[in-house]
Amino acid sequence: MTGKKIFELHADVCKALGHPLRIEVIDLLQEKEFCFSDILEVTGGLKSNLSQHLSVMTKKGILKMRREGQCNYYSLSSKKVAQACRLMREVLMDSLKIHQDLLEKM
Amino acid sequence: MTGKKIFELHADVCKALGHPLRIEVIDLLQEKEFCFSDILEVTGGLKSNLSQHLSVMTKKGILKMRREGQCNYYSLSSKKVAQACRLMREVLMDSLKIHQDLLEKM
DNA sequence: TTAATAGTTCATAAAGTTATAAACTATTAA
DNA sequence: TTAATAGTTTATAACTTTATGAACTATTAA
Repeated sequence: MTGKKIFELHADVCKALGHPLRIEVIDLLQEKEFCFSDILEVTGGLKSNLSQHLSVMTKKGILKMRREGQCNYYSLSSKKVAQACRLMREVLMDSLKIHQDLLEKM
Repeated sequence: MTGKKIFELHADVCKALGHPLRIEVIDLLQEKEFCFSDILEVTGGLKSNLSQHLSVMTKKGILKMRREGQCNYYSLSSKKVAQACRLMREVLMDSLKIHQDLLEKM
């Protein structure tokens, strides 16, 4: 892996976490797989939009998909995704807390 | 935290990981703080560009900054950032491995 | 006080991402 | 064979992000 190429690939995978709908999907898939239409029911919105976001995450190696009959089942590619996502949620919460504490001191 | 707002904030923090230069900076800051000009020396590019990226990460709560004399020192806001970033790197490596194995089978 | 150092901020053009709707494909059911 | 279900793909307009260079600010040194 030469020079900065690794940073590009790494950023590309991280980029797949950077959208509210995609975070919502990762949250939903923490424990078990869901099929497309069940995910759509939870998240709402257009099916074409969800399909595109799922496709991005699958291509980047964040999700796995398996087809069963007419249904496409999506799941996290590994527990690492769930764990990384939880850590970033904690980073957010810590930062909201710090911000709130600053406000209270005024 | 009402409805989908949490997903937006969470995605916003994750988005701060989604750029090659920002990944490179997070990599550099794993063990210790660095000042702006040392980061610039490692990453290369324009100072204005680096400054903007550092500013984004600081605003999103990923980095901390402290000023000492003429120098601005940057560090990770917490070990959680380093850990999340490492996990995502592993997700990348696993996915590259799977891709490579598929190629070899052909 | 003047100049140098160490950055930040601003304006903007180029590139990339997202939401929407329509068209398409694959599988199952009638 | 025809229709229904379950999605995917494609085109595109609106929006967001990024890189660049110039202008600016704050601190230290001469």
